[in-house]
Amino acid sequence: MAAARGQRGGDRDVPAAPNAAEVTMPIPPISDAPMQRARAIPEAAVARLAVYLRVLSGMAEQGIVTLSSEELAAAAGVNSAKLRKDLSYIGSYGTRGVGYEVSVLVDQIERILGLTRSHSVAVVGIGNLGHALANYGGFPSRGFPVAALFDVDPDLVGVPVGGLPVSHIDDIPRICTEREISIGVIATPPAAAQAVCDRLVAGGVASIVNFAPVVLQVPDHVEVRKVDLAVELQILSFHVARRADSMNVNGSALGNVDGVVIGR
Amino acid sequence: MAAARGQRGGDRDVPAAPNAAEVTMPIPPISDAPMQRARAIPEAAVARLAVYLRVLSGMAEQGIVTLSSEELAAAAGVNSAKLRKDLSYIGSYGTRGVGYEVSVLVDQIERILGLTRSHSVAVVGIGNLGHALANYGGFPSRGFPVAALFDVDPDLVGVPVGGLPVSHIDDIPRICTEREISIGVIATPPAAAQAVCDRLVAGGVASIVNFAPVVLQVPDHVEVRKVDLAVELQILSFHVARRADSMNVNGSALGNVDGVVIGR
DNA sequence: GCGACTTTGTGCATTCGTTCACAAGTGGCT
DNA sequence: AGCCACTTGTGAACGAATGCACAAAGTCGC
Repeated sequence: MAAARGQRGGDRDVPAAPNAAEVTMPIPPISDAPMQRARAIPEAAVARLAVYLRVLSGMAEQGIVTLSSEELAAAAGVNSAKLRKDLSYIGSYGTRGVGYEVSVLVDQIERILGLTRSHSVAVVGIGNLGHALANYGGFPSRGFPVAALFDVDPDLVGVPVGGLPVSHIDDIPRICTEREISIGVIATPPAAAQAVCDRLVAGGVASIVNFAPVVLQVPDHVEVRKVDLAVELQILSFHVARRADSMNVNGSALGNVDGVVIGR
Repeated sequence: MAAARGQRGGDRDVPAAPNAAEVTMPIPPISDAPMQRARAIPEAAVARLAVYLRVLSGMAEQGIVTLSSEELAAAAGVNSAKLRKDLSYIGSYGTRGVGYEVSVLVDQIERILGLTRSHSVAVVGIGNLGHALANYGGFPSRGFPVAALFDVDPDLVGVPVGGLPVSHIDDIPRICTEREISIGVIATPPAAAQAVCDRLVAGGVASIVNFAPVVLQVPDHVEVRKVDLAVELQILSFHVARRADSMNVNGSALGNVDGVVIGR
């Protein structure tokens, strides 16, 4: 049972809150008192809400005031029923027969995603990628100020990158605590990632984005999201191969090569 | 409709084995020749297989020859039952009472993921991120050679980055066709992404990894995987907020700070 | 060869997520 | 007002993914 269940990335998995378990019982409340049973929002829906938010922001800039689920769904690349359901998790802010008001949705989604507060970010590993991240214009949609940079290289320590001086990774715990870092971004080579991760955790960081191609082992209360280019490429590769195969099978029927059937 | 983004729902069969060397395959004679779309490998499992592959490669380097599902599962951060099921999708290569042979698994996973062929990659947008990608040491786990680089900036065209000269994005269709690019990586600013994507598609690229924070509209046969830092951060933000809320509610009941109620 | 022990592979129940389809509101028009 | 065209919000059906638990299949020691 050693398997730390940290790592959630490619797939979804809700972080069993110690108490949560609020079953989704549609109890028809006789009392209209809106109890705050935080109806759990499916993990997958949260990811999409972030996408809707971005699309909506773009629309707001274009001066669009109102739109229908159908329009927003098209722009976000999802099915409109799914979009409505996703939005329903955060409340009822649409008007039947009309649609949604862009500004209302933006506000509500930001609220749910916790974007009303800002979350300080630390980037560890100032190589090519780290540089890119540190300079990522004010960081993706403001609200995530980069408040610390770290690297092992002594020559890099003190050098300002994107306006912020680099610190040494040994200072991660102290500095993260001091600056109240809430999100750590690991952009180090794979070999260093686990050690860095441990230091971040020691510094009180409970949310980590990991760009290093390693599976991090973390305590239960820490959440890791991994971004893994190699995995993405391999998934694409799989589909390419599959497509090619099915073409062989369907198109030029060159007899069955060898035991293909898997599973019984 | 408006063309969907990547992520296809589970479907179709499994690729054919090129030629199993000396594998003691308990080939299922149940070949009822109707359609050999054996069982499809769930999308989620494919992503994990790529992870297992990396973990296994690391173990191979450490000289580990054999391991149990329990060990591999721990190293990959998943449940062992899930791991076994994932592996079962690609065949039965374990030995009961013993475990799996590392090299066999590596070979089989590589085969299923289509890593026996190499897939040429083109990186578009040679900014900070593009640089990082172009230099990504031989590219994540070889098998994905970077064969083309593109940017709009005329000053950048011709300049070698990571040993390869940058071309102009207007040449994307031609060059992609010439060099048989099978995977395109978009690392441009959001505003340019859709145009770049269209050019890649025109160049016959059917697999795209998109780092730009935009939802790409593509024809059905093109698969897009997006890597979106902003979304990752916002998901983490959501969980942080939720954690904070549940603590307020359960622990020190200091009234509701700001609209926290999620219920309906 | 036999029995104890280990570990795989998978049927089944369960949970999570998506999609359908429609009742319930809303605004506009006559 | 009454009707119509439109769009939301959601119950319920469906489908995918997960985790459990155990039979099957193998190894090892004697």
